[in-house]
Formats: sequence, C-alpha cells, structure tokens
Amino acid sequence: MPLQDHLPPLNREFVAHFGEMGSKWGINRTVGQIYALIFISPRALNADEIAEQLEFSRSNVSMGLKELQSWRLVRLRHQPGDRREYFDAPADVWEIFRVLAEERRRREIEPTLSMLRTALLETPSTDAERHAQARMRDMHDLIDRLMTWFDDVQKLAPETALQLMGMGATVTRVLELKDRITGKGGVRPARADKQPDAA
Amino acid sequence: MPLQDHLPPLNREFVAHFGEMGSKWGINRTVGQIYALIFISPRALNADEIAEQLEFSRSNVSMGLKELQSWRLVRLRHQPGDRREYFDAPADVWEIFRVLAEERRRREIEPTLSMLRTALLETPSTDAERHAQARMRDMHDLIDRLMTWFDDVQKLAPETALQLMGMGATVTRVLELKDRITGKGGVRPARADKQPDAA
DNA sequence: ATGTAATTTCAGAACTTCCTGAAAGTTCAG
DNA sequence: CTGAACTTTCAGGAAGTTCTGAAATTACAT
Repeated sequence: MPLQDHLPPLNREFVAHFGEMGSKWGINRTVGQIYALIFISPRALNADEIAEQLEFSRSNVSMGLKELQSWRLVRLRHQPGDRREYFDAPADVWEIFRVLAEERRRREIEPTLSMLRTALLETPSTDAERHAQARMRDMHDLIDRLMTWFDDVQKLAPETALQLMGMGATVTRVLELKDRITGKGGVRPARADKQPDAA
Repeated sequence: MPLQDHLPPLNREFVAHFGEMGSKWGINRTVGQIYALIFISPRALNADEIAEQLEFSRSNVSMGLKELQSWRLVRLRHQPGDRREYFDAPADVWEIFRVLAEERRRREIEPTLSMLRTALLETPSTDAERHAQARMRDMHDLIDRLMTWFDDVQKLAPETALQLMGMGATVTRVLELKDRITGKGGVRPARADKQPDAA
C-alpha cells in the first residue's frame, strides 16, 4: 500500500492538523489536508500526486482543488511540456491572510451587513421590534467599523502592516501623542453615520 | 400550529440568517438561531420560550444553550421567584467580539501554534523537510504576531480600541510621525531570521 | 479526425452530524 | 419524604455531507 510514505512524519502531522482544523471551520477535512500539503510542498503538485500522498480518490482531489481555487488559496500553474495542472500556494503568509479575510468578508460579512441594513430601514411598530432594531444597529455599526478599519490596513504595504502589528503596546501611547499634537479633537463621535475622518 | 408567531418578520429574518451563518462557521444552525433570538430579545428567555418560538425540541434547545454557554455568548440568569433558567446575551457588541475571538483563539489558534512549535523543534534531515519547516516558521510567526497585537488591542478600553479603528487611514501618517519622533528605531525586528525590515 | 491523457461530473454508498422523544436526574416547596 | 417543575442525557432515526468509481467531457498531440 502506497501510504503517505514519502511524507516525513512532521509533514504528516501538519497535514493532519489542518484536516482537523478544516472541519472546525466551514472548510472540510480533505480540503484542509490538500491545502496543507500544497502549502508545505517545495514545488507545485498535480492532482495525482496529491491523491496518492493523501490516499483520496482522484475525483475527491479534483473537488477539493476547485474549492481551494474558489477561495484563491491555490494557484493553477503549468509546467512546460506537461499537460497536467499543477497547483501551488502563494508564499507570503500575510498575503494569504489578506486573501482569506477578503474572501470570508465577501461570502459572510457582506451578506450579513446587507441583511442588517435592510432590517434597519423598516419602521418598527412594537417595542420589541424597536429593541431588536437597536441591537441590530449596534451589530451593524461594529461590523462596519471593523471592516472599514481592515480595509485601511489592507491597503498598507505588507511591511507597514506588520510594523503596525509589531508596535503592539505602543499603540496607546502613540494615540495619546497624536491627540496631543492634533489638538485633542481626533476622536470621531460614535456615530455620525460614516467616516467623518480624523482631523 | 404555533409557528414563530409573535416573532415579527424582521426578527425572523435575522434569526434565520444567523442560522445559515452558523453552519458556515463551526457552530450549527440551531445554535446560531438560538443565539440570534436571545441577542435581539429585550429580556432574558427561558428554554421553553426558545423551544416554542423556534419550534425545536426542548432537548435540542438544552444542548444549544450549553454550547452557547461554553462559548460564553450567553449568560445564565435567575428571575426571583421562578425556578426556570433564563438566558441573555451581553449587550456590548465589542465585548461579544472580544470574547468570541478569545474563545476561538483558545480552541483553534493555540493548538495550531503549539503543533507548529513542536514541528519547529525537530531537526530536518531532507531538503523537503527543511523547506516545510521554513513554511511552518513563516506561518507560526504571522499567527504569533497577530495574536500579540490582538492581545494588546484587547487590553485597551473599548472606546480606545474603537478610536483606534476609527482612525482608519490616518494610521500610516501616525506611524510615520512616530518614526520621526522616536528616532526611527521603534520597530522591533520581526525575528532574526525573517523580515528584511522596512528601511 | 483519432486516440490518448487528463480532468470533471454524478449517482449513490459510507459516514457524520443533528434532532427528537423517552427516560433519568436535579432541585426545591410543602 | 414526596411530588411537581425543571433540566439533562441518551439511543436511535432523520437529515446532511463527503467520498468514490464509473462515465462523460475536454484538451491536445499526431
């Protein structure tokens, strides 16, 4: 039996772990494993290689790759003089994170925001509805803010973004500093509906 | 049939949406709906009320509530002079977000980090292993950084954190400002073996 | 055009998760 | 103690999902 022979134990562990994690997220176990395998591989792999290493049916791998492509987590490449399709994963982990967040946002956050916005347009007639609407507004506003912020971070060059992360605890101090310099007015009031943009 | 009668259409929509979202995340459909119902309700609800409104079996609701408690998304309350258990959701959405992130981290991120750390301790013997380890290190470092950063933000008072978000696009400018003031050295080098570091 | 290598689709088998009602457990008033 | 009011557990059926091999499709070399 051509078990995951060539795959060193370290890599097997990694692949297995992503399988488990996959099921905890929306993504399924085999898709998680396929991604993990491609991610740690030093070169692009074709579907047969993946099927063999992971012992999945060829067609299962085909499905999985399609799913991964739809998440933009793997790229389709072609080797010169080989008809088969090879897949690899973008190397930059920050880029991976960015793409994943973007995709999740498109699929999950945007529909939620849009549902909330629709609900907020209704005129509540009962007290219960009025309360429900207030809660929905809170939720909408938080998500909206997080998204705006994330957009901005996303636009930064990767090294700047990481630098921002790296600043860690300094952040509060910088904020205070900024307040002092810009004459304290820099804080937007909780809700003027959208982006007044800091002074 | 005692359909979700009392529930106004707006709220039904909201509850249903969270059901769908629930399945996209690890959480299941009924748990999502139960949470949504509690979240928009103006007062704490008991299990029977939930079962009736959502038309789930009593036991299903019991399970769901247990799950939600384990995620710290709902709180158990007691009404004076009533033996039944009532549940409500924390009101502050930022707090909800914080708790959710914390819980996800404990359950998903930490095990991943720990798996990666273990793998990084091994001495690679082949080239493939060496490469795999390098990829794992990249991943480890990014997650680790994001977590450190998130820890720091979490420690901020909610209004400061939201202020930070609100700053949005200003962030780059502040960063530059800080660099100028602190004499440019302020950025911690990611990790000796990584990050060329912004000039 | 034809044949071959590769990929995709698909129907159903295998597996997993979810949900229910019945039974057992817990708590508390009287 | 007893029994009523709740809550939890659990076995098994229902529903949903994943996985497979066979068949269909596509892509290309000759």
